[in-house]
Amino acid sequence: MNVSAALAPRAPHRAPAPQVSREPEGVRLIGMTTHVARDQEVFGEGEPADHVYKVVRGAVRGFRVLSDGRRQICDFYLPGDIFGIERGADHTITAEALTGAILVVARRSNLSHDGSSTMARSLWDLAMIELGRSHDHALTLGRRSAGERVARFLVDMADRIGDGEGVELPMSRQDIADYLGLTIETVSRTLTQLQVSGLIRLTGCRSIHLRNPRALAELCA
Amino acid sequence: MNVSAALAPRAPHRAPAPQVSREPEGVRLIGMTTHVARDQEVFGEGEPADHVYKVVRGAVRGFRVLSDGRRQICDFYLPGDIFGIERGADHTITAEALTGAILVVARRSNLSHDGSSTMARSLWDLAMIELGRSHDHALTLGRRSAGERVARFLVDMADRIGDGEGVELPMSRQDIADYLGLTIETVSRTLTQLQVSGLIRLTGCRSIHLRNPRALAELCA
DNA sequence: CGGCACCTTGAGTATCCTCAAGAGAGGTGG
DNA sequence: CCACCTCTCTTGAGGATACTCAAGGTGCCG
Repeated sequence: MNVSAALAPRAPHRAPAPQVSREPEGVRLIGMTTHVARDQEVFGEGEPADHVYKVVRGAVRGFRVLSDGRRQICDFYLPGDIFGIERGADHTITAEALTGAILVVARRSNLSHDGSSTMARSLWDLAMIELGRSHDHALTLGRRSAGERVARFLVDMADRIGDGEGVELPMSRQDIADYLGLTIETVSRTLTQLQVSGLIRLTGCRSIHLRNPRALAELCA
Repeated sequence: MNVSAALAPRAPHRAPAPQVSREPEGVRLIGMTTHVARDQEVFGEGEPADHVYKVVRGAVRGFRVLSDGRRQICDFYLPGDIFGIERGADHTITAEALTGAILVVARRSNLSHDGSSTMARSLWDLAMIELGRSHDHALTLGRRSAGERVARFLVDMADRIGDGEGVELPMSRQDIADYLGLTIETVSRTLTQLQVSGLIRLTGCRSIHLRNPRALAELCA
């Protein structure tokens, strides 16, 4: 199911009242709030990019599938993040909810970059934030060991959705592997190794306590 | 030497007449034309991002150096490309000329994104082009073999600066290695292997003839 | 309590890296 | 014009890292 498609046919009188999302330091997005189930597609590669989305709760993965079936996850979108902005008319990646997620959906036309100055600036910031994240991702993937990649990932996640002590990962090992360009086994082994080294503690499969954030950050080089 | 620094102190009457670059389908950049020697720095990481640059001739590498000395090249800028646009006040990467290069230098303030609508749109396109390239780069670096990486690199370069038959690479093996997250030896071996397979022909160290572009493209997956 | 999906661990192997030396190309000076 | 120097690229041998294949464990949900 596609959220855009689901929203479009709705008659105006049936649509929920438009809302303004009030996430901290984010761009306000005027649109409908919708719920997406785990593993449900938000939009697919090649589909018209008519809407943009903001994560209110949950998490989303953006990825491409290569011809041989390998999946490269470009980014994870977490609460407060906006995604779905494209240069051309169509989406170049597929987006799926990692967990049940609540999204605000806005028409792309409502965000025209030659509209108000503040909106243009916000959009610009968004694009540059995404560009920065993409650069960092490339930096993570270039000639780095598995340990460095996983450490970077954990530090990044802790920054974005951590509580200062640790972080509750919304994604599976396979998702992490596809993001970091590793295999699921290597991710698992590396996490175990980080635990043995005393840098982290796995309080659950997806619940990670950072015992030594400084050392972890130094691993990131 | 830093180009920005070199330009700033010049008295107006000594400055060359501002020119408008007329590259195909690019953004017009109003500014001075300058020459940068091989391996000379255009700007450094952490320096104020007061100017943006357009490549008229030659090529530029944008990179970061990790704490242990490894260098990750984020992108190569080729004729027609604009670089140096940043989100914040400072540059997050260093830019150096690969070869002797001719650049158009424009003040960042002349490109304000809340200026004219057409300029805003052009800037937006630029940012989105760079974002697309960055995504592709991440896709190149994620769990791919050396062969796939090098093939992608060659196809990309042939698209951007090739003459339909082949491509004259402006960068060294070390630059390619730092871009693809490989070692210089692996790049060299992989190129040799592609030649043995009949996909390419090395007519010179940096002069590559694509004998079988279709097969090469299929390698990219 | 059972089933299923996810995660972990192990053994063996392939790929790529490291270290080392040799070959080409380009530039300079005699 | 040639010899020489330097820088870059290529090639080789050995070793480390991460992958593949396989089995066993853990936790969650019905």
